[in-house]
Amino acid sequence: MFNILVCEDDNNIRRLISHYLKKEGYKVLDASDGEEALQVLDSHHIDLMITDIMMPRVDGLELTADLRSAGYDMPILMITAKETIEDKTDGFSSGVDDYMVKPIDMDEMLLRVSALLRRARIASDKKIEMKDMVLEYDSLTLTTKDKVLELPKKEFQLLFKLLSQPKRIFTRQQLMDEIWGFDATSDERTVDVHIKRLREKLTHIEAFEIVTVRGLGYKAVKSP
Amino acid sequence: MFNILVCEDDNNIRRLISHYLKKEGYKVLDASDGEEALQVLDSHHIDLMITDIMMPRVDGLELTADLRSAGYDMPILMITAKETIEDKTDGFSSGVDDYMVKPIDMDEMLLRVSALLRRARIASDKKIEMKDMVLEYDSLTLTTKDKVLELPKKEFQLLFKLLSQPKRIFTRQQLMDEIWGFDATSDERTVDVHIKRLREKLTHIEAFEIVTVRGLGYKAVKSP
DNA sequence: ATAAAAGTTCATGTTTAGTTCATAGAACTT
DNA sequence: AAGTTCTATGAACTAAACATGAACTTTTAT
Repeated sequence: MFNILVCEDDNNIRRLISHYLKKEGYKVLDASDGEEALQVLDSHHIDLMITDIMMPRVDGLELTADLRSAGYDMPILMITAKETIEDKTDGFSSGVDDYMVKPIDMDEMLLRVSALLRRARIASDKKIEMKDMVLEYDSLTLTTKDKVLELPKKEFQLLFKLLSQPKRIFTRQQLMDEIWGFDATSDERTVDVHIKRLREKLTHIEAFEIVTVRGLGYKAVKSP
Repeated sequence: MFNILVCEDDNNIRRLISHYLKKEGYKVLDASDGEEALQVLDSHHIDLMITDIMMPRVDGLELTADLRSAGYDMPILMITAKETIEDKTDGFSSGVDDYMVKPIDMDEMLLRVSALLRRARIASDKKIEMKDMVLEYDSLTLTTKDKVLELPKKEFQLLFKLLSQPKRIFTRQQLMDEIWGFDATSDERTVDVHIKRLREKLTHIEAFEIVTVRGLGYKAVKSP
């Protein structure tokens, strides 16, 4: 199960958020300011953090920046009372992954949390093994009995994603969201191009195949 | 295919919202005030309505209240420039399901729309199971004990629609509206052609049959 | 600072899906 | 039974989705 740290100085909001997260089955830890949060992070594994931007002592943006520079890479969901574009930009540049404006809709929060965790899990499963083939995220390589294929990052991520759930059809949009990021604006054809290059490089691989599902997207299918 | 009515007097905001909704695959109708909205509602099936609270003639809250008392029960997402709790309360008590404060973040809007549709259970019917046969919307496939039949989108949608309510007779117009979209202008014979092709592909399927009801339309009937 | 590699965009060609239309055939009417 | 209306169907046509080569931009490494 996932550990979520809720960092918010307003007791009511914190309890409310915690309540909904627990109801959903998450393990919740909490802190009422940045310093407390740092202590919790020191002693627990945290999968995702939700933090308010306005807090006494260490505020949310500062906290985020500190964490990132300390090497923490869990997703961070920011809560803010302000609504300007500036805030959005500030938040993202300091390392925030997503943000919500008060008043918070609990369903929306749960949606965002689950989306962030889903996206983050890509990075945490570091290896896929299939038949006599291994994909290693750390080195961006695909290794078979007789060869080691080193792939460019995007191509590797794309392949990794597809193979993480063979048979599941991914739409171009899903792939863009999960590999390029939820705020990516790129042309969907970009996905096609990466698929094409992958297929070229994978011609000698027997273990699986990337299949186009017209009208929907792409999927990887294991060979019989 | 979901029909969403966007009711907003500011042309720019209306276009912006419509654009993002269409990009996401929704079918969009619009109105620039409450009276226009009522007319649209009168003549189309609407799955969800997005409406501004401040509008000339009939405002959003009044519109909502009217609709509810007229028996309409689709989810309503309110847009408001104000931020007070009073407004929130007013909105909810008049029958609004969710609300957003201007300026609207388009990602947030799409999240809310999809959450509302999901909650309304409209979006949840992604699968039909019958006897030893399964129809899966996510892959456009019909699976039986011994075969997996991959269908083109329109054919699949048509079959899915018919099987979603076996025995119900759908007119060609209803099918066009709900699958092609309310503004489709295609020839009604198009439906016939898809039906024909479906029948060809389904000859070996025992579970049901597509029956012509002369003068009315088509229906799917389960085999005894 | 420069070259190489990676990533993106765009225009074009191909394939598949979807639509239209004309004609044949079935079912209802009187 | 003949006429009328509605449906079935093959085939031609149009549109949409995908593949691909190549130019262009960004990032990375030296």
